[in-house]
Amino acid sequence: MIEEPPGGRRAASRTIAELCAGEVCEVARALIGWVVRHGETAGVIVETEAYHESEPASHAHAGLTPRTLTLFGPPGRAYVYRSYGIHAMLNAVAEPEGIGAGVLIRALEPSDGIELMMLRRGRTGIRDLCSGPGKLTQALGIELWHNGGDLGSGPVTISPTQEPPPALITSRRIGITKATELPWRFSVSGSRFVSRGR
DNA sequence: CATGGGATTGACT
DNA sequence: GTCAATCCCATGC
Repeated sequence: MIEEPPGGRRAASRTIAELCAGEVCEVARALIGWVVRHGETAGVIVETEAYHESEPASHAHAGLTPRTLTLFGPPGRAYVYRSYGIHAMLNAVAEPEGIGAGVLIRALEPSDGIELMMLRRGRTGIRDLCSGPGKLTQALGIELWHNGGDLGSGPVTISPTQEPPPALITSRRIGITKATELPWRFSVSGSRFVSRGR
């Protein structure tokens, strides 16, 4: 686990499409502090993971298939897939078109529409609303049909904030069995809203 | 066409 | 700590 002070990343001044065109780990780091919104519900990203076609944990490692079509498409779109037959997972497609890469949004600090999120989640604890990739999609009402949508124009959007980038922790990705050694997980140092590790 | 495996969560021991 | 739920899709015959 590596901890680093804030300031190393450029302030929020790019569109989501411009940001996502970059190298996937840089995108994953830069997305911390941006806001995911769907309708009246929104939250600040506090945890991400990078996935790239060059390593076997990525869906894109299998190459261009019906499932990975979005991942190989233009950057700045939503890649949404079903996990364990139950949960929807939200990714931001990264790197130029033709390269399969994406950033998994793993946790949010809830900001707007908290009552609706509690309703959708069936629980009242703020910390339990968006502290996991399956939890946040349920809280924001993000479903499979959002796959391929433009994250700049909605219905699901990711947009920058004025806040300075927070201190980051870099660690290994969670819940995978391949390429577990890569330090491609990024989270806000000290945040109470990150998902629980294994 | 049949099979098997998850980028997880919540309930339970 | 253990474990089941449940469905999309990649793979292989």
